[in-house]
Amino acid sequence: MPSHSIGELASLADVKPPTIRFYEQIGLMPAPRRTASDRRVYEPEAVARLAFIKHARQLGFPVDAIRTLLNLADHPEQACGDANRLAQQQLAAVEEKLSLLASLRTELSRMVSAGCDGPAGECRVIESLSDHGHCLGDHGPADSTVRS
Amino acid sequence: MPSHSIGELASLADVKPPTIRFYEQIGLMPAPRRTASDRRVYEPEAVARLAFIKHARQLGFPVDAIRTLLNLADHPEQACGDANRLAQQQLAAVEEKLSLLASLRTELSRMVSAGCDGPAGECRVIESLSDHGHCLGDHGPADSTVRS
DNA sequence: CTTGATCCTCTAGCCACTTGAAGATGGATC
DNA sequence: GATCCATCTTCAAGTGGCTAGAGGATCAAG
Repeated sequence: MPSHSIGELASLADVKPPTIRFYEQIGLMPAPRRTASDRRVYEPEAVARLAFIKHARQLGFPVDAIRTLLNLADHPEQACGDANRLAQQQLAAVEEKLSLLASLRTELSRMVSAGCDGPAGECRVIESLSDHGHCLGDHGPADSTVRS
Repeated sequence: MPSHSIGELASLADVKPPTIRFYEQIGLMPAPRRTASDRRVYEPEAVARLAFIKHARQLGFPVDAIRTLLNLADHPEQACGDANRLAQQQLAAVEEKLSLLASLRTELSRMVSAGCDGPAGECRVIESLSDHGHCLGDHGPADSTVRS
């Protein structure tokens, strides 16, 4: 049985069906053929393509970059300079983020280890947040760092 | 002159005026009094509050957590257990993200250092993205990691 | 009095999805 | 063949944390 329903494809690649439909909508996954009752039918190639996308997303590549990378994967005769450049950019972005997070960890662990159990008026955590002064290494913009 | 326009407050705390209006809208900053011509007028306390918010955001605290922390800062007689808990959660989130990013960096730098200059058909970067197999340490969900 | 900076509100856009509504279809069970 | 529930379909809206733009009012300086 070389073809899959959207649900099968989803579980093969460990994503959710709506995500696949979304990737189709934004042009990362090609529109597959349909059954008589309009259900999507995927050929085995779709598994590899979806895995490629998922892997690239896990590595933090933005969708636009993935589009470029998929184009290259689809046209193996083209030069791959773009792929190298994108990977280098992504590596630089990851390294920048790593050093930012490292300084966040430093301050947070200082806050946590100074922990208190009295009233909030004497709370070290709140105090740390109020005084940015003693926090020398200014940890850049928060942008897309970490949500709890 | 103990009061500030929104622009002054913005530059004092190094945020943009729309951000302050946004914080007012979501209830992080209280609605200030207005001039006859409806312009916002901030008292000096607003500077500290905005700095607190900015600092917490830089540390990656989500807005909901900041609301809780501000409540504690506003009511110093309450117990500060929540603040400790939130800081610990945030520290844990940061540490998880750090280890994730470290493994991303490993794979990306492997991709980059294997770099190629031929056609995409032989591109190591594309190849790496296609084969998730040899990438043992599975780097979790991408969620809010890094955009380039 | 004119200029240009700043302010106001309101709406929409960003990213990469996720969630939900409302309904059609498919396969398994009675 | 009837019932049931899982799965599928489309479309719209929500998420977080802002940012950007439209269209207009007001202010301070020259």
